[in-house]
Amino acid sequence: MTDVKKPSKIKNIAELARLAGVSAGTVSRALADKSLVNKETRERIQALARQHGFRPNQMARRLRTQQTGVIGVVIPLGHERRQHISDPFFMTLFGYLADELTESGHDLMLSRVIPGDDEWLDRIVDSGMLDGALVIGQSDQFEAIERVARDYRPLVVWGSCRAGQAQCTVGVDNAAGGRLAADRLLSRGRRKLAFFGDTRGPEIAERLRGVEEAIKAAGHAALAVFPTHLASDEMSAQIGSHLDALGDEVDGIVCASDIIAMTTIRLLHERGIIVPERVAVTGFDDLPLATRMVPQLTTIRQDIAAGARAMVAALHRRIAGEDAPSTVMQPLLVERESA
Amino acid sequence: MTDVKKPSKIKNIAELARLAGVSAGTVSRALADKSLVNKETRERIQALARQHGFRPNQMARRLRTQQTGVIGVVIPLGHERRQHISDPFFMTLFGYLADELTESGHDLMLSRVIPGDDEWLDRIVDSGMLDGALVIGQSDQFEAIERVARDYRPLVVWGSCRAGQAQCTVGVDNAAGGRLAADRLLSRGRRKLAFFGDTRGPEIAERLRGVEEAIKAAGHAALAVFPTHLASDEMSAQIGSHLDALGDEVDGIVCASDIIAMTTIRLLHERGIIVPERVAVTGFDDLPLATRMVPQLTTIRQDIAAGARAMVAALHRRIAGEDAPSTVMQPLLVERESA
DNA sequence: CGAAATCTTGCAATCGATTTCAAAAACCCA
DNA sequence: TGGGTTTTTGAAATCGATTGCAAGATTTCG
Repeated sequence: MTDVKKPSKIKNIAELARLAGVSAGTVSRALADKSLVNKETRERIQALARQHGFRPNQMARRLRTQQTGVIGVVIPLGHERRQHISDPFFMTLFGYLADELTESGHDLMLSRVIPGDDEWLDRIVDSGMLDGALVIGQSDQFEAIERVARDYRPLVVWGSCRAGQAQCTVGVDNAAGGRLAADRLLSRGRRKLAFFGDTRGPEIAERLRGVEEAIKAAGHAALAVFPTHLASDEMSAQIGSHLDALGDEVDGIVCASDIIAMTTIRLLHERGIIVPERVAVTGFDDLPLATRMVPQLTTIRQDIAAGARAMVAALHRRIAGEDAPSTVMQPLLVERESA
Repeated sequence: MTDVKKPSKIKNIAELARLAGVSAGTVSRALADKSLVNKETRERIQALARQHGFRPNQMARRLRTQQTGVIGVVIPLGHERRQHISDPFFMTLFGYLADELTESGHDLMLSRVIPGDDEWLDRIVDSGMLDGALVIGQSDQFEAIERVARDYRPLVVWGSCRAGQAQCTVGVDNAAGGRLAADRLLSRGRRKLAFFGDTRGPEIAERLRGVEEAIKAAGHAALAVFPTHLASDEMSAQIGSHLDALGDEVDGIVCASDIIAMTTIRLLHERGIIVPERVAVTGFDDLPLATRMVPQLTTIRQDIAAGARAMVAALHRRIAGEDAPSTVMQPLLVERESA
């Protein structure tokens, strides 16, 4: 470990310029590796910069060039205030987004907002800090997002797609997913169904709608709907009382997420109810953990990695000023052991 | 939805100033709600700004004030290049960090870096974009971090604490955790132990050291050590072949993480081996999913939320110029069903 | 009423890098 | 050798907000 760092800190381009005996402009060009400046001086300046560990101030650069290289990732927690940001679905999607964005040389800023007024998104996109923004989940803020989307182009949203909307969304066909799950249960002879999930956001509401459609098509089957928090501590207690309320009046449960399904299965197990023999359970998302459980989870797959790619691709096109349509992905029934 | 947004966009303070018939300075002060400016003009300007949806450019503000309000969160992937950022432990810690930082009004920038040279951290902290940085996990980059820590104060690291280090770390006593896990297995009469985990980073290496100490203290017991990738697709295959190689020569497995444990348990189940009767398994981390599994996981708890709080608290003190010592938390054995 | 104290406000410098424009230097070829 | 290119470089304007300083306006009070 030789101490190359001995030379005193250079704090800006001007100082380095003085040291090199050239002007600030030249240093700037040299560090940007512009062919405009003589090869030798360029290399001399670069070497000097390296030697002093100098790196140009990004704030100044970004102010001047009017672009930040930063993408904002926003998670609105409209209903469900207690939902923790470490929710596995968000985090998985977020992880893939981070990978994609890092790939394209962008930094990424996370904001977790509890919408207090209807300006929360304005504040973020107008901060002047971002080249674009990704919103994960619409929560109950569809209108607020819609209003911003009308005149802020580089914005892509994970969530449901409604006809005529201004926002560019990427998401799965949630109603189709709900149908898939219900059909699976119905086709296995289940007739006493339940749905566990919080229907205040449009996504889960549509999953429920799909379930209802499937049941109507099948002709005769019961459906009980139970709201279920995502906050993990409450979820257990809540699902427990759902199960107790249901008693024997259930033989198939459509869960609105894998996490809910996982908790449900464990609580059924505690009550000595065998899955899937007595009660069949389906999840939604197909998170990595779905394959690691016992029994492995039969679930509706959303291709999160593909979704992340689609979001980032759409965002890039919108940053470039092009147009990008919404993407609706088809969900897929993954048949495993739990239903 | 009345269209208040009709007025044309104001792009900077000067324009708003002209509109209000005052100087730019006054507008700046008014928007910052400084008592220096007359209450009436202040309110008039604020109203005007709101009406036009104007918000001052953050880049300029930050350049001028020399502070960014942004904390960098860095995940170095030194060994284990394929490890995905969506690793649950990182994501859980990250989630808590995000919560804490949001609380204190900071934004947060994620960088996932694959250290190519030994300058990766310099680049991040010298970017001029950050008020401070949090590094999650030391990977095999202890020295690189150490060098930067010597003259960059606002830096806090999640990881192991060595005597005499310059870096401020927060982490759990990994050796103690390893001992706890091994003692649990030994006290239940297990003598044919195995350790699943990648020991190239200091944290997991210390967990293994703890296991070895416990075994030595116990007198007689076998220990087989198997490196195990974190990338989830390979992990299954790898652990599968570990198990096949071990055959009957194992009755207790110390896993270096909950995820490894979860996968191990599921693969044992596939082979018809009952946990914990034939083989007992311990995890490490106590992620939320540990309680949702069947069987519930006996594991070594790291209090991730407390860790996040400690990291952020230390960082704030260091940003303020004070000193903050490293924190070593005590791990806790959580007795559940798997061992 | 006038001097002193207190409020408000504008001017201009500043943060640090980028980039346009023009001038200086170097080179080329008839 | 001299006019015409082509390279290189520097000076200065610019991005947009903040803030120290001082001047002008207003209030206070002996």
